[in-house]
Amino acid sequence: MEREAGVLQPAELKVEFSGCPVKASLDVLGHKWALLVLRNIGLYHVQRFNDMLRITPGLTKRVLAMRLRELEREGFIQAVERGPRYTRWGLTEKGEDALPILMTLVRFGSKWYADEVFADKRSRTLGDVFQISYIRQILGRLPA
Amino acid sequence: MEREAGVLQPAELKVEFSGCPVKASLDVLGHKWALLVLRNIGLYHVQRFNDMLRITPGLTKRVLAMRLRELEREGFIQAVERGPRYTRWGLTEKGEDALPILMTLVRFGSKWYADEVFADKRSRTLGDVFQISYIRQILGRLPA
DNA sequence: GCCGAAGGTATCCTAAGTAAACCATATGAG
DNA sequence: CTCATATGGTTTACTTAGGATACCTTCGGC
Repeated sequence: MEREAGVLQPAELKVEFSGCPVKASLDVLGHKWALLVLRNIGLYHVQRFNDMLRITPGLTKRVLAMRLRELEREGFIQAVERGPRYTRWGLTEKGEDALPILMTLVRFGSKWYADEVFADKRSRTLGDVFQISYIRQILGRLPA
Repeated sequence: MEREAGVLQPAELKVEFSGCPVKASLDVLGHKWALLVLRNIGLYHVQRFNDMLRITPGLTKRVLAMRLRELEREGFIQAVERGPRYTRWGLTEKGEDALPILMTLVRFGSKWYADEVFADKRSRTLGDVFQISYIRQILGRLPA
């Protein structure tokens, strides 16, 4: 009989979980469009409401407004500039720490969904996609 | 004015996207419970239907059945053993390639949601959580 | 003053996910 | 052999998250 998730302890695990860090992370980032909004800000440097709408096919104003408020409330993003004309969003430290998740998603998608990602439909490695210095900057020196 | 997502090209990007690899990856993995089912199989080595239900609070039979079929159809998992009593699920090569995503989620959750992940509520690094050899085995030598 | 763009809300509708009951097959205990 | 229990589901009904669309206010340019 299996044990509870919080008490699971495969051989590779050095600690005992009382909850699951994957589940915890997904409580916020698992909502639809959340990771793509983070991608817009952190990876594409698109900081404004209507610009995000424009570059994110399928995303609606209503949901974007919800995700921005949620990500702000949960400490992933903050207003870099809040004017009457527009607000520019940037990542907090917590948001920056979520970039490695996006990196692994880029890596996965570039390998397995090359047909919809690249015009020539050829798989690519992370090193093919980003400058090495940038990859190091984001992924840092794992496992830290 | 911003360009389309597929034509975006920040300084760090070496290639031009025609679609977004993050978006593509999330088409399957973005569905609720999908990453947690993958976690059950790939990280926790829990391979059977009712075992997954037991260790995954909130997940229902109906959704689990849907996610298993979807993950199988999309090539993330396969039946390791399909008997009359039960089926044991394992990762395909594609599923294994998704483990780095789970790793970064573990890393993120262990740092930012330590209060719900660890009994002592103290943040931990990936190196605190997994054996180094295991981290290397999964994350490999990035950026490849 | 008029127009368009930015950044939203309000209203309604659909699809995804949740809850709970039901069910067939297969042991396992007696 | 028979009964109880577990496994791995499906069915039906319900709730909620998200999609579509219309509307609205503020600002700046002309």
